[in-house]
Amino acid sequence: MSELKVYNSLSRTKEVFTPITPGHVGLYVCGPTVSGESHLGHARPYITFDVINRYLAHLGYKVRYVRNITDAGHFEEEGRAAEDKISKKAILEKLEPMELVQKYTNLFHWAMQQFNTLPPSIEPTATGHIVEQIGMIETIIKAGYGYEVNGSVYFDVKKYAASHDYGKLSGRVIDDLLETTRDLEGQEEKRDRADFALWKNAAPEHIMRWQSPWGIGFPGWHIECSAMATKYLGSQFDIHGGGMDLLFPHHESEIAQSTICNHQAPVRYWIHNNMITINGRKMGKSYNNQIQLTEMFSGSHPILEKAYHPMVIRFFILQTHYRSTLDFSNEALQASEKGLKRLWEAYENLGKLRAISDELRAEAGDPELDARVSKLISEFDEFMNDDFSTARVLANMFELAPVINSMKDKIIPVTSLSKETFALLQKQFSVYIEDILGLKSISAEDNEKLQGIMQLLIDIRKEAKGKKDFVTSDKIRNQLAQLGITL
RNA sequence: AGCCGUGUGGCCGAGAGGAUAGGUACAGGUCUGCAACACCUUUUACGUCGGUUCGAAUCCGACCGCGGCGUCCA
Repeated sequence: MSELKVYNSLSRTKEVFTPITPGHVGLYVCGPTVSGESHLGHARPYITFDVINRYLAHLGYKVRYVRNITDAGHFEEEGRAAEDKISKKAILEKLEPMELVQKYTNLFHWAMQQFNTLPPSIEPTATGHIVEQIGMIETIIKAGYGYEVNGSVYFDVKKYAASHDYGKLSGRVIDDLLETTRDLEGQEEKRDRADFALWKNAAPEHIMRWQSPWGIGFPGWHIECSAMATKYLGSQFDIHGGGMDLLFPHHESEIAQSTICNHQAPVRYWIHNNMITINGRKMGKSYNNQIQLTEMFSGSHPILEKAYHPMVIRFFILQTHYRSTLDFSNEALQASEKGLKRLWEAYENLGKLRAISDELRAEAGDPELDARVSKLISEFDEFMNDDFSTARVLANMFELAPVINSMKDKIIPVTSLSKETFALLQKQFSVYIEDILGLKSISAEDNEKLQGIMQLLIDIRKEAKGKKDFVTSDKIRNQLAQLGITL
């Protein structure tokens, strides 16, 4: 089998993946900020890294997958005193901050379950790791790379850049940063405009606050991830993932902080997923174009023509390479919906063929077809090893679908394939579609409950048709059609 | 301004110096009481202009368009 290659944002090339500790992988992914509901764009990284997590496990690695919950919020500097995003909204909604955080955390977990993502091994919260963050900041100050001003602590980027490559990940040039950082109030505290906050002094009205050596305040955004990643994965770990929009300044700053504290680059492979766009534009707060996940599932958004099943969204995301932008449209989602339905039916048909698989023999009845099928199957691994190319795996599955369906309809005999190829087809199709891609039937739950009733209706209709009683048969068909069930 | 990235058929998207990607839609056919499903067949491609090459959608250059970062961001 070919080796796993991953695209490393650090080198901007595909590299062979070699874990630090043989047989184990440390994976950290920036989790959600639970100050609000997740939107469609948020689904992408969690589904992408779910597949990466699943595939690494499939390869036999023991993965420690850490995905944090950012519940302390980041400070906003809107020309006013710095405020914590979460506490700001909490006041408006007259809720206890942690109540708000819990509500959106629960909602996030629910959505992740709908998407059939596997839970991370550890899901640390930022608020639960204030001690570790303060510890790291103290180390940075001691090393001479952090300084305190009026109860806030900043990271000295210029000093760091003198001996380290600040901008290595993002391709940023330090001199440009000094020129272009936005002119904001509160900036005068910093020695340099490129510096970023490690700890922020909290104004009295700030609800989320903690005692620190520098007074009452709250942690900066970047230090959260550094502290939690170091605690659970060590000074250096294998993979750090997240959205491309976090590359700078978030990930660049994480590297700087961790490098000072732990004396080595924190991450071997940086993996970044691209954005979901809508009308060619990134989905996000600033454009006011986001569609919440709950709206996607229920169809309750003016842009949406209908509701989209979580599995359709998962499939839609997996049909594109994770490093390409993915443009949302109703047409594209509906194409995915039909595609997934077709693929899943082929998969179910494959299961049904088990009954007649006794007929199979060692030699293939149609060696040419047999060869084509085994090639398509063997490419599953090859494509996944090539930087997790789920889109190509799915394309191969679609090429196998007509073969499977034709065997099921007895247009071609099952014995066209050798016993070995058929077994491989069943096994690999199942492993990939369910275990690695994490797909499920769109209506699995309904099916279980309704299968019996459905079968009864189908039988009655068949009887009616047999008696040429088309009034009854059409009535059954049409009524079911109204419920969205096609016979 | 800069730094990254990107431009593929009606739509979504793989791929990548010589091969039919794939999905979906449209059209025709087989099947069917009519449909649907399934299966078969099939049309519309690689932003523009140059260059390298026997050959470029794929490499190089210029230009144009779009996006991301730079500011909360997945």
